[in-house]
Amino acid sequence: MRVNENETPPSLLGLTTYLMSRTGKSARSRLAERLADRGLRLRHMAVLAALVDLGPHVQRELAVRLAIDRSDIVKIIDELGAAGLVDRARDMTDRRRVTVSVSPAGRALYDRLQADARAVQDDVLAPLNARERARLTTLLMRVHGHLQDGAGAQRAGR
Amino acid sequence: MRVNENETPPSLLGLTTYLMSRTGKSARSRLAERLADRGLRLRHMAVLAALVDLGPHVQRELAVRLAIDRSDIVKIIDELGAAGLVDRARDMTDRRRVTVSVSPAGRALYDRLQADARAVQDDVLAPLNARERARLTTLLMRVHGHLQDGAGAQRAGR
DNA sequence: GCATATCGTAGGCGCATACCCATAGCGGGT
DNA sequence: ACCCGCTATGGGTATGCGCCTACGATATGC
Repeated sequence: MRVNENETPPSLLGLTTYLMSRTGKSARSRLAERLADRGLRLRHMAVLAALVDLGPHVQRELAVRLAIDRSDIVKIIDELGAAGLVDRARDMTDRRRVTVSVSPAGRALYDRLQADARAVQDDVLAPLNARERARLTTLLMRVHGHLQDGAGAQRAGR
Repeated sequence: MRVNENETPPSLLGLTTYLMSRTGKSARSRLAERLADRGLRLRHMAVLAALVDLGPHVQRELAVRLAIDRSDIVKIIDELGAAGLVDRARDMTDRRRVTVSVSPAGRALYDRLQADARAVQDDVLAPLNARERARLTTLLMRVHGHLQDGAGAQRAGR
């Protein structure tokens, strides 16, 4: 027998942030794979989520909300538009602005994306029961809320 | 007043995996910034961690343990070697192999890197008290352990 | 002794993410 | 009427990461 060649260095495992990073990355890449099957990336899903949850946005608003560069938003909307998932409409009161909204197709697809996300979640959180998942969620919500605001030292994370 | 333009779409916040991903990413990039100040990347730290915690490795072992391609390991060791943080030595019993070990300088630096990591952690986990942090760690450890093994559906995450 | 497998090395590719700058169109204030 | 600022857009760059191929040196199995 041999020492497990797979085990992670203990001093990393001792860092909660390392665990967050590692498990989070795993969850993200699993979902990303599923989205890729549909020709989408995570950012596309984020944009759809914002539009479905919070209604139509001007592109600049999307950029702020999702912490994505304006010029990158353009490309994402281009792609979503080409797939018929969102509609662009010039704002009549301020013709510089473009209002983006989900199309019915986009809304329907987002339902399926959420199902994908929940499937991944069930997979990742398999070892935890409902109570434990709830506790984990609560703790992470607090951390997330904290990071959302001023958030300590640097800007980081974006 | 206006609706907070910053708030994250609720249907994403409802996903625990999203929270893990988001907070983990934030933690990771914060640490990455600090490492960048020292001219290092996360992978360098991971390699140092493995060497400090678990002793000298043959390069292939590092690749397996850290789930990094062996051709990428080469470059990382090159860089760590150039900085005098690790030593390469040809294995006498199998001259194909190269054994890598931390130098005293590398060991000393790793201490400082760990301090960096803990500083980031304190920053990120600021809203949680010691008990809560412990609970979070425990839950994430279970998830991490689960992902480490067979881990559900796909390979993903790496 | 020869074929096959393993190890380190070198080089390159593709992708997602993150930025940055310049331009053209439009609104608002003066 | 004019200037300034904001909007979307288009283009470009850099980085980190993951992955893949080819090759020479060496070990190992037959």
